[in-house]
Amino acid sequence: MKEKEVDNEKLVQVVASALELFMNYGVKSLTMADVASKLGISKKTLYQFVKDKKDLVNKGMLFCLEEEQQVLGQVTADSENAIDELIGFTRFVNSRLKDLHASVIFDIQKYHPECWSMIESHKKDFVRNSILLNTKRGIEEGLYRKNLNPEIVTSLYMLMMDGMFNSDQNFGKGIRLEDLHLEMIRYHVRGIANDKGILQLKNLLNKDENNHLKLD
Amino acid sequence: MKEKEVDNEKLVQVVASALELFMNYGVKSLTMADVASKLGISKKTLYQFVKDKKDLVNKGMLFCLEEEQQVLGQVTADSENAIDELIGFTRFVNSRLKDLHASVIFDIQKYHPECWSMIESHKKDFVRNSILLNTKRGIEEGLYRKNLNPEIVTSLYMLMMDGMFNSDQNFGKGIRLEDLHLEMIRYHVRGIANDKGILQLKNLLNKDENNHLKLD
DNA sequence: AATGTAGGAAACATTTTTAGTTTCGGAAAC
DNA sequence: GTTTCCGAAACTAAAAATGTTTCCTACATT
Repeated sequence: MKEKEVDNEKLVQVVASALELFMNYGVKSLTMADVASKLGISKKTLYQFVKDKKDLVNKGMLFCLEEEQQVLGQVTADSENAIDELIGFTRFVNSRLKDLHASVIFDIQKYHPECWSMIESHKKDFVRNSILLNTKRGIEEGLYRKNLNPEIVTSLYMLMMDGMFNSDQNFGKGIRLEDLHLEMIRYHVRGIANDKGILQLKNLLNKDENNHLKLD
Repeated sequence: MKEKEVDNEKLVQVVASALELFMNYGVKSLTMADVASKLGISKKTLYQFVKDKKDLVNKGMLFCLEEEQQVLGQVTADSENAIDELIGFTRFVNSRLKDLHASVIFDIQKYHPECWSMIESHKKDFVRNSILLNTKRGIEEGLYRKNLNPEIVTSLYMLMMDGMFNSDQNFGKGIRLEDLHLEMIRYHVRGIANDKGILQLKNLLNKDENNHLKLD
């Protein structure tokens, strides 16, 4: 492997690990000294990979979002039908939300607006498009109600997604993002699927890998 | 009500609300300007109640811990037996953990050592004593195994409590404090209760107010 | 109607913290 | 033996937040 590729691989490793730390501990509370220490390198070495803290957060988030696009693309490719695809999306996104607290979202919104913009763009483009295509696919496969308007349904879905990240309504009520997410998906799939789709859903939820999703 | 009492009531209201905000958003990310804004008062007014940010955090925590002692004292007074008391403790503490993320604990440990010391003292004194007395009570009531050593059992419990707040082991695994807490209590009660105690536990868990605790 | 009081908004000064950079020493590679 | 590179620690600079002060407005009191 060429030296340039080694450097890039190391960069990816550093920024990916750093973002995970930020997601766990919060961006504001975690200094660059903390990050370097937990990654087992010096600050000097860390600054060989990134220009500044903002750069680190942004690069980490970029990697994270690209990974999500890659993984969800694979879910789509592997899925047998629209319901299967939706459950696959849910499994991945929910596992990510398990480790995310609303305070970290607040942190990013407040101190890292550029990073937040990346998340917003990801939602507006990739997520929206995925749901739109999934809705159309479900209608074509006879699993979703035929009288759905995919554009409108997708907009309703995005409204709920935006609401999930509105921290002020999520605090102080013991509501966890992962549970909120599952509640929304249950609401969504019940709102779009027909009887055949619901049956398909139940079949999929019986699989071990989906048991914990509690979408029934 | 005398003016002095009004001031004190207002102080309590301010510091209690402020601590709740800190627990939700994280102490580091929430500036004094943020706190004042969310409390609907000015920074100038806020500084009439507290000397500085450290003072606000400490006073808020003090109030929180005193409230816990008062509530748990009432649980003890109202409880019919040791199992009833333990479940009552669990219900209250768990509801508090629902809104607490490990990143906030990390925040306090790192930037507010004095506040953290208060929590540590609370655990070392009040919590330890409560569990010690509960253990003795259970033995006396014939619900716990007679061959328990209350001092040792209490120390084992405190070890688990300390482990729960060790953020490094809790991150990145999708483990929530409230679930970890319930798992620990289940482990604890199974470790100390005899058959009669377990039966008592099952009876109590059938009550609506305890259904969600998932200790069976 | 005039005066006093109190709080909010905003500006200001200071301090602290963190970011980001540089230096020195040691270990490893050549 | 020399060179390179990284870690640890020290250093510098900048930014952010804390904490204080000023001015204005609204309300209460006389």
